[in-house]
Amino acid sequence: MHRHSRQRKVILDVLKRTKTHPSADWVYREVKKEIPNISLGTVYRNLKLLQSIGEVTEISCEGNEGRFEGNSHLHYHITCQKCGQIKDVDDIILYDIEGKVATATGFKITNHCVGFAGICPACLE
Amino acid sequence: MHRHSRQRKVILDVLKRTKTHPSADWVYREVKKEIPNISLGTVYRNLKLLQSIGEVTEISCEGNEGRFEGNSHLHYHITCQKCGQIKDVDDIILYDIEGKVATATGFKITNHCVGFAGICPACLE
DNA sequence: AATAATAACAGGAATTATTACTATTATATT
DNA sequence: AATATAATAGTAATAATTCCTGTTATTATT
Repeated sequence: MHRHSRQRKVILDVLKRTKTHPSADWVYREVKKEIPNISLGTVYRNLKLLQSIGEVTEISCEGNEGRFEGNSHLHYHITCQKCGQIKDVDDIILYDIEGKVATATGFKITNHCVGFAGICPACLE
Repeated sequence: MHRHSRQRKVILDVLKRTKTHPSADWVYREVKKEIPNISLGTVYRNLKLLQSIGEVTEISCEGNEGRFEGNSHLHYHITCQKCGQIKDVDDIILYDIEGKVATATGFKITNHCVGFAGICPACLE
């Protein structure tokens, strides 16, 4: 059974209110502002726990390993290889790929990950 | 300018002839059979170089970080979370997603990565 | 074929991200 | 309030990858 802890609450708050897709270490540094002696292990443990209950999603695609987000409705990402920012891609483009792949392979699909990399409009100048 | 080396040749041969999607360490152990004193650093350096000239592709999606393949025509992967095998998914399902995403985001797309995870038919029993 | 320039190497050290361990603290239940 | 144990802080350990240094081997040039 899960107990509440201040640490877990602050970690989730930080993730919910940011618009970026931060790394574990960024979350750690951010939470530190409020709980100065929090341990990095606590951040990792809670990110994992929050993932397991669906509060947080881990993004792991093509050079964006270990990034997280608290905004966990289904959508996709694109990374700029020059400035490193991660943006969201409208998910209409890739409608029901899970279903299609399940039919094609016979797998029971539990997760999928779709990511793109390129140069963003600003960096293209 | 690139010089030829026995090490690089054997690394590429190993990748070309395997049907699996091996890790750097697996490639290392495999090449070791032929060149017993090869260094792991050499394997990493060459995997990177071979990627940069398009001979080898790195697969990095959803729990399959650091896997490589020598068979570099475009296709997608699905991983079984029980037995760990990686299979290929027919790419017809995901035709021209790069073009669609480019139009939607304004990015110049240089790479994309699509991966699925689930339980394979054999493990479903 | 010998020489020179340097790409590539082996081996080990360093780095980075993540997980595991242990003694202590805090939360929920009785 | 007392108890059981989930969660923590702090540190050590692990794993994957990259970096460093002195040596070796390949290619171009003589």
